[in-house]
Amino acid sequence: MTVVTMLQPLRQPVAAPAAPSPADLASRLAERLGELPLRRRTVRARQALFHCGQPTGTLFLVHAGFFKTTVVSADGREKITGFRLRGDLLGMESIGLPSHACDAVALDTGEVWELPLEQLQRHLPECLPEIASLLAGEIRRDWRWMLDTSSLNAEQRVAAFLLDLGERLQALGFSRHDLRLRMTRADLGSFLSLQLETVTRALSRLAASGLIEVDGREIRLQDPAALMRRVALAA
Amino acid sequence: MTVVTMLQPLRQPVAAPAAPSPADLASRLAERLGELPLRRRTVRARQALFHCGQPTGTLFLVHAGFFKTTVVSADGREKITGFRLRGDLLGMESIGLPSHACDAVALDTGEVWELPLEQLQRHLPECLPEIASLLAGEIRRDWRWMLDTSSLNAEQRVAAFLLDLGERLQALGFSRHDLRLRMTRADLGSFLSLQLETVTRALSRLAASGLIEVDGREIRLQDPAALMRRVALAA
DNA sequence: CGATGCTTTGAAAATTGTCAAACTAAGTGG
DNA sequence: CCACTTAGTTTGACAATTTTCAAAGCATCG
Repeated sequence: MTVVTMLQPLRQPVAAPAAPSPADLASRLAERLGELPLRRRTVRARQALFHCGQPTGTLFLVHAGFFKTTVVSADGREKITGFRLRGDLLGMESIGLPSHACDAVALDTGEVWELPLEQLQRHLPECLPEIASLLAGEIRRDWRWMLDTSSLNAEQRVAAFLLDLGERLQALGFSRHDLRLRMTRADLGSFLSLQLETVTRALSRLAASGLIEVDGREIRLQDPAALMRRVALAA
Repeated sequence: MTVVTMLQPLRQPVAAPAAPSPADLASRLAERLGELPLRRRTVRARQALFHCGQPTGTLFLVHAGFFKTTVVSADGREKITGFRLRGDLLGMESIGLPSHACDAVALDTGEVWELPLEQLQRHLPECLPEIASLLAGEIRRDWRWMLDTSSLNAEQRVAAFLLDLGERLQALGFSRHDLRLRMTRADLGSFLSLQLETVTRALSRLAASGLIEVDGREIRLQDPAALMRRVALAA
């Protein structure tokens, strides 16, 4: 009987935990832990939450701020693999490794909640399928950007990025069309596989076309529909 | 007491299941299932194992053959996201979704073993951390290729691909230096974000430099050390 | 043996990268 | 509070790489 109860959560197919939210994970873990509080950590702008090579074992839920994750090759080539905002998890990619495979750096003052994997497994074992779902979601996101960076030109990539960021910000309750970028042009270029000058030029051309308005890192999407059309017409 | 026993496997940290092998997963599941056999499926060359949009719920262990996975955007852009050989899992990226997010196509006659997620969870719940590790590993691989495609030129990308394939084939007991490509130049280009003509030219130049020998899809790595050096010197 | 699909190569065009310089904003120390 | 340093952005001109278009050569398979 007890066994059945314990297994129950595992019974629900991995394939359908309906849009798992990392924030949910955190609140459920906090609930299970009871009085024991979730450890929080504040990170200042430009500071690393963790570095490549440091020991793993904890997932970080972004509670506030804006982070970038970067990978480096043995010969020193570097690339930003993604930007994480409130509600996103950091550290997932290193699951199964003794040490982190990427750097996570705050672009802004940020706060993260620590979710030790050991605690998640012990106190919230039914979350494992959710973690798998989140990991799979990251793979699909990566594949999407791989597709976009290989089939879209500079202008389209930048447009796609702005639309994507707008959607993510909207999901957090911010404006979908008035964006404040937290990263430099070089960061954007790194993520989109472009040089920073090319990013600048793409932004200038989009602005010249009246699709967006650029004021430094403040970007207004003037004509989101036209932006989307420009991305879709892959040519 | 029973509870502890059930939880036992989950206690071992997700962070250190020491090089989980998909094949292991399969054999352990087969063992647990007892007389109930693992379903196998044969796929002919050019045939899809599954298509984007088809229902998920099963992981496929590649037992023989050579597969490619591809993603497509709403507007029809397409890209190969990876090649899978014996020992690799197919279908992981769609965990958490009701339907597949990619196509898996055999480049060769292949055989896969079906691992229904539901059975894995019910009969082998301790495998969930392993699945998480495998998913995280896929993310790291993707990031690595994102880095390579954005920082290496055509020749270097092709060289990196050949070296990578050689290593994977060696791990399967084949020669590390005598490769038989199972994909077309167009497939290679899709994966490496290059046009097929560029792939051909890169191969020709590497051959002209004496680093490899090209005979259609038969490739011999003549000077692997020099190949590696060429990839490392990112410029 | 013809048809089809794949590969190779050339030449020209297009996009992006590189280098350089000027400009802006922001922050620091006098 | 200003002058000054530094980091980041923008733009131009040119170079380099890759793409595009075209054509020819090679295989494979009914």
